[in-house]
Amino acid sequence: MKGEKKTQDDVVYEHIFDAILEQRLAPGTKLNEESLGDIFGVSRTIIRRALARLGYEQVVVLRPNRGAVVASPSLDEARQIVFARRVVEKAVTELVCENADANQIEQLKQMVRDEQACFDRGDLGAGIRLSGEFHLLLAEIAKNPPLLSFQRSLVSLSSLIIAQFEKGTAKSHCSYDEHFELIDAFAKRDKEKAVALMMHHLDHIEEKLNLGDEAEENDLKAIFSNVMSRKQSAPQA
Amino acid sequence: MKGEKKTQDDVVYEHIFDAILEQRLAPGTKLNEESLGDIFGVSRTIIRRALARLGYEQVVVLRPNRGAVVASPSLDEARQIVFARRVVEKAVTELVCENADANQIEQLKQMVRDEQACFDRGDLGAGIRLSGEFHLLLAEIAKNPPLLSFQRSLVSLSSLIIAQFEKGTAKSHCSYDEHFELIDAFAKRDKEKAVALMMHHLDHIEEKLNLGDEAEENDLKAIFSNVMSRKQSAPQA
DNA sequence: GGCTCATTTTTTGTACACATTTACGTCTAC
DNA sequence: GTAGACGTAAATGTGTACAAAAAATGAGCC
Repeated sequence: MKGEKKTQDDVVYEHIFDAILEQRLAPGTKLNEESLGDIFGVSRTIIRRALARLGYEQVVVLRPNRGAVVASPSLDEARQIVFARRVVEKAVTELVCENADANQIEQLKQMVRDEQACFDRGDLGAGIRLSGEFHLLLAEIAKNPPLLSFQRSLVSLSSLIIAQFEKGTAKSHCSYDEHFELIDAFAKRDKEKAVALMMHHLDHIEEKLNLGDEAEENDLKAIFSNVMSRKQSAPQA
Repeated sequence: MKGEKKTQDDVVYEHIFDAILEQRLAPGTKLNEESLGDIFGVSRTIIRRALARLGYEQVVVLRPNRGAVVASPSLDEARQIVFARRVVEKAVTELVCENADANQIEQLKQMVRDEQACFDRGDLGAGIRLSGEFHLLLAEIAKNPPLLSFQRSLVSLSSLIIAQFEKGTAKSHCSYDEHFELIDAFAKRDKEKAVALMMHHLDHIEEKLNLGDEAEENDLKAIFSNVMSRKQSAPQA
């Protein structure tokens, strides 16, 4: 549909972003400018721009003079992000109920079908991404560019959170059943139901936060604290 | 209070931003990288970063290969921005009612007194800026970083809109009386009243949109549309 | 043996130079 | 006289070199 030519920063941006979502880059990972430049075959200039953008969206943290690392939201920060999403998604949901035409409803359905296919075939990374894009498409249909831009940032962060907190959890993510239900409500222009479904949908994300614990391999000290206290145990077999 | 050292981009960013708010840079103005570099005594690298940031906040529009211009929101875009603010400000207002302590209430009052002083002495630019910072401080007190970041972008855009649409209007901007009333409601933790006041406050911005007309020297086509249809009328006197 | 401090190395920040694209004025053909 | 093509000038996009800062390393000291 859209045939705009992607600039180099966009390509790098998306690659890094996808890598973060698909957990190939764990939260806390240092993002070295020169290494990335070598990998993508571009100069640091391009990498720098991509990182700045990711930084603006808070998906990576930019520390002056100390480089960029993949963000690792704390439990508290994660809750705040979900809260912000509640605020935005409520407004978006109402707007979608008002605005969505048949064509867009079909577009939404197709996207969720794709999402379902990804999860079925076990491609978690692509699944999480499509799940996020569903919510972005909603914001697009809402036809409010500022909200869309904010939603983009929040969805990125949500995906990061899901990736970070959903390590062991078997239950699927933004479950596509709920997306289908939402689409039904949109088609019927049933605002109340749609909003209720959406809030419920976000409840599920929040529930996961309380289950999975956040301490990850970033915090080396925490992970090896037990080792430290038993230094003189059997070193190897 | 906060003694962090500002980087060069920050300084440039703020200068350009202020210039836009204070109408020293009119909407539609082309922002030439080299000229700006000369003015601020830095290389294009720094200018470029500042412009990228302004572009991300949508305060300037970045056209690939064609440079940056100061944004000039259409009437429709302005309405969408105000709508987004309603969404965010409602949530922020409720959070402020829940969270604000006596110290913060005093901080808010002081800020509005400063704002009042600016308008009284006729310094419109500083007044508009402080008025915006009041709303930013609210988002800070709400203690939700994602909402704060979105609010920052929206407040910037609102200021731009006010500057653009409030050309002739005598009535003052974000009137500080309303800010004082809001603070009262916060202090009493009266959510309903505070939200009502805030919505009313935003109504005032929206009203101005309908009064002042937007067509500026940017949209040449609109301006000369009448001329086109009467090509062979009397040319000059 | 552990700690501090100086040196080295790595990494980020900035300026600058070159490549590419775009805008504009001119020239030519019809 | 107008429309189109071409060439030139200017501005943006990108790579690279150098400067400054931080991190890592190792020597010296307690």
